[in-house]
Amino acid sequence: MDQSDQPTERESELELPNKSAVPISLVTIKAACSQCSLHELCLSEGLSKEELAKLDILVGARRKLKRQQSLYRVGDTFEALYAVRTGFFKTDILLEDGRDQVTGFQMAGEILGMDGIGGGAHSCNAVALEDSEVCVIPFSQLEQLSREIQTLQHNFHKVMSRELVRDQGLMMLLGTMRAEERLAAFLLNMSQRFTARGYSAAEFHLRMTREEIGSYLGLKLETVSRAFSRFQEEGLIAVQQKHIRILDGEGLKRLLNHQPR
Amino acid sequence: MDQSDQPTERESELELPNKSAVPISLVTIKAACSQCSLHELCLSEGLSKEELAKLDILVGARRKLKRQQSLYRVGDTFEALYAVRTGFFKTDILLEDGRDQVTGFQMAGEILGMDGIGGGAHSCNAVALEDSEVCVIPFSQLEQLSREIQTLQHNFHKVMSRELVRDQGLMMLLGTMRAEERLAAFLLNMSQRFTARGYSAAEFHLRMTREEIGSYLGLKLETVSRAFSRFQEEGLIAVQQKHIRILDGEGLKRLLNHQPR
DNA sequence: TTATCGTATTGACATGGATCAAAGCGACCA
DNA sequence: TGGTCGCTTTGATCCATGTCAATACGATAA
Repeated sequence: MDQSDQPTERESELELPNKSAVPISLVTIKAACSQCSLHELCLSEGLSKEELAKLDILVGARRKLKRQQSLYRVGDTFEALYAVRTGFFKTDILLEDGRDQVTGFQMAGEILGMDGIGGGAHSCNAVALEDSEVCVIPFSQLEQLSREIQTLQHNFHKVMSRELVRDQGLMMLLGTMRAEERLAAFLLNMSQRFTARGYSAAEFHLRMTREEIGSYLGLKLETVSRAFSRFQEEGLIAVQQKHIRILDGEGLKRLLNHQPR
Repeated sequence: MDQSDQPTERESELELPNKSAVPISLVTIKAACSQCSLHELCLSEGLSKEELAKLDILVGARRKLKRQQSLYRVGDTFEALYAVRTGFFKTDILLEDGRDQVTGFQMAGEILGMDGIGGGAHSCNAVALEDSEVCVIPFSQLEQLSREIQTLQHNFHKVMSRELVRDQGLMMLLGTMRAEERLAAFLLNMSQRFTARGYSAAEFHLRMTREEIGSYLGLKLETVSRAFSRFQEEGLIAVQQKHIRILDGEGLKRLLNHQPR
């Protein structure tokens, strides 16, 4: 089986010394931003050695989650942000009538939980789509430290702002694009994010179901499935369940731009 | 003509001493957060007298915009945030092929420009939908001051976070709701925001066209128009061009929740 | 090996909203 | 006062996607 989406060298850096299964999910090992390979994606970019050391102290613990476990739920008191260390998450909102909307998929180096700052409680659910690990960043301490360290402050602001821009892109997608454009945009986005993490741009394993993709893209799962099949027929991609190989990235990009309107 | 959406007492507080038309749009009068009636909506909530004074110094100038004038455009270098003082704005993104998506409507007390922090340049356009005035908040100075004033720092983080939550709501709307639900949600949201500013909850003047509403809601202008007509037939609202009167707010809310799916 | 369950694919058909087109309405200007 | 222009409303038709249903696939467990 092809494992092109597993960059082994990085993986070793992230490995915990203790591999035995721990029954409690809150592990008290220091996260050590200073050692982390996700620097440039996370909050610690551009920090000096001393500043990194302070951040290390702040990031108190890691938390492991099994597949399908919730990191937080709607209404949970907001206390901390979470940096994805390994694994894959989705965030979603559930309406009373059962409709739900996946609002994002998060992978290593991305920050979860910022939705809770404004109201003191989380406004969405965050669920691990595979066994995962996050760094816990107590928020009041982050605010305190970012009053000391200008670079950290600015990094955090950038992270939030980029999230706003990402949301704008998703609104554009949901508001104006047709089904195949949406899926093409989704695949290209995934590819680009995997690339940024040292994985293959052309071949990857989707951690979410068709239904979750559909929810994210504002489509029904059948429509997602049909679009996948169509892309395959047209030689743009090779699909085998959750395993995707992009054969013609340019073709996908073309789908995005000159659409009939 | 009914002017129920104009709270005259507040208006007087916000009046400039100099009413003559100024040809330049960048006016060098101090904004004076300490005097502003939009406290609780803006960044200055909970600040002490001394802290407010510092914020006053920071907020260097106001800027006036005529209807249809841009506050900033995609690609403009990011330098400042803007607090809407009076008037009404939209933000939108334009695709090469002409499609565009309105990503938000902003009214008094709301902050514009946060999209620019992450990338150093603005990622959307901000356009005044009526003659408007904003407070200019140079961003690096805001960061500096919010390193000094914890409350200011936290207020700013709350503002950004609430924007993220707003975006989530819009994703839910765009991803899962049908046309009439979307319009009902839009009207209730407008009503709620006007109320928070001391205007009538039941009667207001929309500053945007049907096309702009449609773009925001992911619908065509004809669909928006038809939904308005339908609501009127059903006695939920009275529409006269851009003037809206809500006759049955509960009825609108009912539309939102138990939808057939 | 076979049974089961969640997930994915595919087909047939229904429908909500888009599209195209024609009036209607109001504001502004000459 | 009439004319123009931007915006809105309304009707007729079309089509992309949703809905419903059957089947297939793959992983896991017995």
